[in-house]
Amino acid sequence: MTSTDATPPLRPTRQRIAVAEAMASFDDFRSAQEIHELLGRRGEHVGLATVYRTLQRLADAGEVDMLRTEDGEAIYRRCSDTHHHHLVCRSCGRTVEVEGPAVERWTRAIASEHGFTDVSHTLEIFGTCPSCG
Amino acid sequence: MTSTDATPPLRPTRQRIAVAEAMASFDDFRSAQEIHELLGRRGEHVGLATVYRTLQRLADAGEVDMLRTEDGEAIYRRCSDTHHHHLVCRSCGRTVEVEGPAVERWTRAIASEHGFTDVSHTLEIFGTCPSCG
DNA sequence: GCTGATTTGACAACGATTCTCAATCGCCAT
DNA sequence: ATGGCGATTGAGAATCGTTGTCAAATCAGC
Repeated sequence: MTSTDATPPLRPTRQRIAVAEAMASFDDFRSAQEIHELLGRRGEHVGLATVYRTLQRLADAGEVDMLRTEDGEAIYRRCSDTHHHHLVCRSCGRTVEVEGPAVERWTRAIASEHGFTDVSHTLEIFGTCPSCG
Repeated sequence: MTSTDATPPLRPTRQRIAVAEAMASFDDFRSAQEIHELLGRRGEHVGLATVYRTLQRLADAGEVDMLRTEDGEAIYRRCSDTHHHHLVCRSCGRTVEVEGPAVERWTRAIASEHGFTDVSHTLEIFGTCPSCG
């Protein structure tokens, strides 16, 4: 393995920058389509397919979180680089990042207890936030 | 609201029974399409739309678990009636039901700490099982 | 400026899921 | 049993998010 290029050269194009900036501009989860629209409204036209491609790259690179709504739609959000989970308001979509070392430990323990390796997990908490309650 | 009927009468039709039996016949997660196919092969023809409708009912009734694969497809599995989570093998799909009272407590605590009510959560653990490792 | 690899965008293609709506079916009172 | 009637079904069309296609545009380096 001289330099296992799983990562081909990445170019900072106008489109990629636009998407990255858009992601930086809000705090909650948005779908690819919403981001595409947002960019359009801002005058930064970026093709829908490109938005999808870019978001995937960002997600792979761990720069954004991607999760699925109940009905299977992918939604994205910029995130801090530490591992964490989300507390999401069912009605207004407001999200809070939460951490739980105990949960991390627990999942690892359970997994190895069953002989599973290379473990990862997803955890989302849903509820009604104070202002929507 | 004389008797807030959120649950209209449910009829035990041939189709619903067939789907329920199919669900009882295996242990791992299957997609609606797979179940539809399975029934077809068994000679029990049930329309695809009906399979979808029935699985949704079952999921709403808490008789089956529904979760989403990484790519957004819905998959279903019969489940015990106690609240639990799944440890899923990324390569062969084998699943193990796990329980974690600590996690339940933790999510409830975190949520109320932020003023969220009516809380629920999803938690899945993915990994490579012993036989696939 | 030229060249080759990367990236883009418009649009077609896809696949899962839902909708439509007429034909059937199950339940229940007669 | 029988008839009425709302629940249910099925076949196919319609949605909708997402991915594929491929020629044109763009970029890095020479």
